[in-house]
Amino acid sequence: MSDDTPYAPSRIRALPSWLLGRAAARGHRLVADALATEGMRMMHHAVLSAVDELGPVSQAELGRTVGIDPKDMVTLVNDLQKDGLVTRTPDPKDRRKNAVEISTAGRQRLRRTQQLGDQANAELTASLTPDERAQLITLLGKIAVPDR
Amino acid sequence: MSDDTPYAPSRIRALPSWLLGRAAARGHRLVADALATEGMRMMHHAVLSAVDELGPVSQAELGRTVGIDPKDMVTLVNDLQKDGLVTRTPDPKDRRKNAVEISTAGRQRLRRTQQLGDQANAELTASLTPDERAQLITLLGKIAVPDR
DNA sequence: TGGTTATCGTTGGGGCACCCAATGAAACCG
DNA sequence: CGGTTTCATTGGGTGCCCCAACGATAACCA
Repeated sequence: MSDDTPYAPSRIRALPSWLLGRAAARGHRLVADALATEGMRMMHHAVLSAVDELGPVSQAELGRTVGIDPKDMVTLVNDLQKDGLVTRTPDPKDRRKNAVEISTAGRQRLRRTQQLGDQANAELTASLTPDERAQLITLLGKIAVPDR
Repeated sequence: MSDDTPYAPSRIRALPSWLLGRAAARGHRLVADALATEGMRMMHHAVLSAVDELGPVSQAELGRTVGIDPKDMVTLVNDLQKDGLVTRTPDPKDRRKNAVEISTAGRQRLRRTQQLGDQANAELTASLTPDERAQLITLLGKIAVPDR
C-alpha cells in the first residue's frame, strides 16, 4: 500500500530538505486539526506547555525557550490570557517583565491538548516502528538545532 | 555535547511534529538562501526539476507530481517562463492543457540550482554520518507520504 | 447524438509560521 | 550617572499551503 505509488519522477524527493518540508506539513496538519477541536493552534499549545514547565516566566524567556519571535509571543499570550489559560502580571522585581503563569483552567486545557498532540503524533508516525520513531527523533534533534 | 545544553524544559521538543517543523524551517532557510543567489525559490527549483524529468507536461500533472496547488503553479510557471527557463505552449492534442517544457537556459539554470540545493542539504545534514543521513531519508519517506 | 460530468488553466481570497526593524520604559553596569 | 541592554509592544513583510469559482474544453454515457 506504500510501494506501488507512481511516486515521483523527481530528484527533489530524495533531498532531506524536501522530505522535511513534506513531513512537517503533514505533521502540522495533523496536530493543527487535532488542537483545533480545543480552539487552539500549535503555538498556543507550545507556549502553554512551556509556561507550565517554567513556572512564572517572562515573555522574552518564553520566546527564547520555545523559539518564537517576541512579536508573535505577544499575540499568543494575549490569546491565552483572553481564554483565561494564563495570567499576565507585572513582575515586581523587574517592571519591564510580565510574569506569565498558567492557571487552573490552563492546566486542564493543557492536559487535553497534550493528549491530542500525542495522538496526532502517533498517527503521524503510524507507519514507523517504535525503534524507528526513536531514531527519527534522535536524527531530527541533531539537525533541528540552528544552534545559537 | 548534547546533554548539557540548557536545552528545553519542554515536553514539546520531544514531539516529532515539533522537531519536524524546526528541522524543516532550518532546511528551508538554508536552501532558500542558496537558491536566492540564482534568483529562485524552492518551488521554482522543484518545478523546473520536475519539468526536466517529465518532459513536456501539463501544469495539472506537474502540480500533482510535485504536490503544488494549481493556483501557485500558475505563478510559478509564469516566473519560469518570464525568465526563459521553460516554454508554455498550447497542447494541440488537448486544447485545455499547456505543454510545459524546459529550455536550454532552463537546463543550465537547473544544473546550478541542483548543485546549490545539494550543498545546502549537505550543510543541513552536516552533523549526520552518511548512514544516519540515509536513515533519515528513509524514515522521512515513510511519514512524508500523507495522502496522494 | 446530446446532455452530463470531469478536467484544465486561471483568478481571487485567506490562514499560518516565520522573520526583521523600531520604540518607550525599565534595569543594568562601569 | 550616562551608555548599553533588555523587555513588551507595534508595524510590516515573505513564503508555503489550501479552498472556491469560472469559462473553456474534453471525456463519458445513456
